[in-house]
Amino acid sequence: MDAFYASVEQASKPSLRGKAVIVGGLGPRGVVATASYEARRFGVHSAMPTAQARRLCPNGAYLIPRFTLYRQVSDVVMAMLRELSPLVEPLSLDEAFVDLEAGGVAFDSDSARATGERLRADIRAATGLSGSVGLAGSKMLAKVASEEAKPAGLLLIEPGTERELLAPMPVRTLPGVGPATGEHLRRAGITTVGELVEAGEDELVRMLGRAHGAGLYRMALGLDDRAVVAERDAKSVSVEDTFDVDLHDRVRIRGEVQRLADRCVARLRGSGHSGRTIVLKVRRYDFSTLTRSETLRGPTDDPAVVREAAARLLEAVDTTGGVRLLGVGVTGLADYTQEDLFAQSLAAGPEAPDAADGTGGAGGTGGAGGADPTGAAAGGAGPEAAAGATGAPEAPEPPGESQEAPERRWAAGSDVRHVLYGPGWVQGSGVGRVTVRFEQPGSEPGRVRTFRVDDPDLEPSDPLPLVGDPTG
DNA sequence: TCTGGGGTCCTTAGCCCT
DNA sequence: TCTGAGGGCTAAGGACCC
Repeated sequence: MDAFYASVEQASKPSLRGKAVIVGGLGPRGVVATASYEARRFGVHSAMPTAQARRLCPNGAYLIPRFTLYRQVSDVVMAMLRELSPLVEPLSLDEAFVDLEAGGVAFDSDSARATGERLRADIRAATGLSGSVGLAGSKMLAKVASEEAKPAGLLLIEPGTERELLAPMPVRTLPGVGPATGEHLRRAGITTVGELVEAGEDELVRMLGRAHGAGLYRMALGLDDRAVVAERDAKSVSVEDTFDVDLHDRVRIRGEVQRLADRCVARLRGSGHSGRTIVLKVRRYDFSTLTRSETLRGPTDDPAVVREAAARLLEAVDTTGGVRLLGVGVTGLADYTQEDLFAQSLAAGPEAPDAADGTGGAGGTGGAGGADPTGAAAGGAGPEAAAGATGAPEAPEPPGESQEAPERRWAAGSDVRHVLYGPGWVQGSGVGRVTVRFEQPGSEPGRVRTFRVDDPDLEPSDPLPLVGDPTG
């Protein structure tokens, strides 16, 4: 899919069509997840700090990601791919390999091309979004083809033409060549795929190591016999948070690690797994990252066990100077065991038997959100409008019943519904006000109205489907 | 105001065992 | 009994991808 998150936002918010849209973290340490093609013209791209994007494109619309909606759209597209073939290998929410031969829907270039065009049309009809199709005899070449086909195109690499096609391309075109390898090769005078071939396998192995060197050499020749794998088992589960401001207080750091451990276990259990190795990740004030891990005697999905292991690992880490990120992960995954099921049945009770560490709750700080009511920033490429900034992650914070109704926060881009005006989305908020644009997928660009942040007639709501469903 | 979050895979090194 | 090679496991870090 082309500029997937941004395209979904444009389809969902008619006033943003044709405008620069940037989806990503809006906090002081946020980065861009996806920029619309309009925003890319200003030099904005994925992985760029949002602060830098705002400098390059001050009038863009800056929105938090709405993964729930993206997942819904993705499910629709993936279902269409599975109609073509049983062998579909999703790479992410917006990308997948499909073995068309295994599906019997393509046996030569013409039939493959026809299938690809039909798919693009079907995706547009079902979602209103544009996708690109790369057709080739291997995964690596199909990937290269789809990148070349973007946006909204289709490219087929005819068998026998691979090497000539690849030779003039920059080495970074090949999957697996990132900034580090690219720079390494550049220093050796290798900048194109053709030069990679000339260098020869031995030289690449010497430079990059066995697996990487040999693999890259084969790719440069256009050789790739990896199969399309439909079902992939997860190998690890992890959660991490970057804090708006570096953490120094050891007690707070311990509390955050406990909280992350709980979230990690919730995800672990949600996926039906237990795991044996607990990993703690710490990114320090200077961006240096270290990991510490501990392998247990057997797999667990017990939050107390993971919390304790994470706490032990933290004890071995020097955090003086400050910590900007903490993460907790579990690897060495296994399926559920009988003990796990037994443990689960106990969970209905008051609480885990062992309350060893008194740090308990999250301390009411509300996580990575921090406090940054930096309102009013960007416009929807128009004179009005603003995309307020909150560092809050997409998932709404747990309601936190113990808290006295805190001031409601409205993240830019999130869905709302007003008693009088109906569905809309938050364009910005700050100084006690929230600005909402009332429009929905398929409507004309809507009008903007401003309310008090605690207006009782305004409620958060679920996203509306992109393509109208007459049955509701 | 530089630099997210959730993953995978590879490499290196140390240790233990055969 | 000592030694070396090699495999498996664990830990840590790095590169890469979307």
